[in-house]
Amino acid sequence: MRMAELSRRTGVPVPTIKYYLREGLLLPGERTSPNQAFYDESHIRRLRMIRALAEVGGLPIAKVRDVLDAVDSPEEPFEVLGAVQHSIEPPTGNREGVHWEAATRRVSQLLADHGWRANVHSPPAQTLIAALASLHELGRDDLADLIERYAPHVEKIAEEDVKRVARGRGIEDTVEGVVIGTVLGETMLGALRRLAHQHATANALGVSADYEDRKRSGSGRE
Amino acid sequence: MRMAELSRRTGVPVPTIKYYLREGLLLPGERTSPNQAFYDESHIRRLRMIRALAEVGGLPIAKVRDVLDAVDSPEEPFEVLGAVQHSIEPPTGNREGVHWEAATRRVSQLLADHGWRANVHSPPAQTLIAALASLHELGRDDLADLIERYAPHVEKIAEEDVKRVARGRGIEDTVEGVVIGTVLGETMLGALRRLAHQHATANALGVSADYEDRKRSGSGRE
DNA sequence: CGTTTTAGATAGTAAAGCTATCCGCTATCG
DNA sequence: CGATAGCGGATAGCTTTACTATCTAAAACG
Repeated sequence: MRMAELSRRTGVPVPTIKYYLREGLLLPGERTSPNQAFYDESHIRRLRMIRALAEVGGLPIAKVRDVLDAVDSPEEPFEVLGAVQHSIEPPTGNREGVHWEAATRRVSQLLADHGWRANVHSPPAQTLIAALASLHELGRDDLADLIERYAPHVEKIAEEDVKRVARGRGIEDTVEGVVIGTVLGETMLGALRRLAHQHATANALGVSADYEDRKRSGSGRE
Repeated sequence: MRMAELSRRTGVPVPTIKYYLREGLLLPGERTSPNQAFYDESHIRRLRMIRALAEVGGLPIAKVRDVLDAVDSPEEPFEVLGAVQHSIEPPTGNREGVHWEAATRRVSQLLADHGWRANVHSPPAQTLIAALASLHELGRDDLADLIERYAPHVEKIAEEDVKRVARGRGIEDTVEGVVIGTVLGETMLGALRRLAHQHATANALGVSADYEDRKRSGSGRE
């Protein structure tokens, strides 16, 4: 197919597709003459992947490219996981001060306690440390034990994730599963947690069952 | 104190503080004359909160303002939770098509199965639906059962979160705890999951214990 | 008293993520 | 065959976000 159809079938505007081509997110179509190219199903798939990572996963375009590069390169799932984690991690500023040191020790301890084979210098660990340091600065160290409370839960979640992604299919699908599971999985996990918060909070405060409905139809702050 | 000290003690540049004042994230200091104002500890606290939500939580400045507005307004924790959730949710495009309908049914079913008192029209539910629809478009419905697998875990997490935030302290601290717990808690939960992924993946693939170390000192893709 | 500093206003900047326009070529329909 | 609609590629422009810089007149400080 040519660009117009690619656009029509994915819902992505032609200029945007051209932009993705320029940025290297999408491989060029098969050239048939100096100014004609054909695109196939793989391009449709890739476009959908781009939109999923960007819109649902919330990744900036540059990160999407990094992630897709990792998928394309013929690497083992573990390598891809590292590359994806490296790509999606938000930048952590500072990286200094007493708070930071104490937070680093706490995360090290957590890793040791759970026997996790993960490095305290890895991107997710740094994010965790930044969050702990931030909590300390806000004078809310009392909330820092969230990490110890969450640990057993995420341990189970991660085990299941790995089992689910590894089972069946070829290596290509596994690699793709790692990417989707990591990025979209996090979006879903966060959304589920917020959903559960609604329920748990309503429960704890004895809010009536139709509270949400009344709120929606009532005075809407926007 | 005056602006220079406020800047020094928080590490936030003066022009940035002025920007936050303009944007309404920070309340003006107490005016002592037409062009002099004094700031106190509450301003330092607020600035730290802004930085935490923006840098660690990854919220855009406009959302930070919305969240802080919710904290300021004298509302019940449940209201604040709703406002925070509304503020932090990423925009979900589309909202149409067969995929969307099927995904909505699946989320409704999930809510019913767990007896969760949460509305399928609420922001987190919409995010979840968008993620499921996206998974379907990618032809990876096989990964959609993530939500059912995650549900019991987040249920426990949310219960503990609510208990932890509600205990002790005044209403003001509780409200603040809801905000911090929701936003920073999600950052921490995501980071922990990625950490656990490293461990679980290394385990499953039989990667040697010092793999991460070797990788770090080896050829670094950047 | 003179040098800083301040608040507040206005303008400028840099990056991200598109969007619009133009050009010469190509495919195709009549 | 010829008109015309569409194509790929290059370049330039636009909008939003989050700051950053400059200016002015008035205070504050030594």
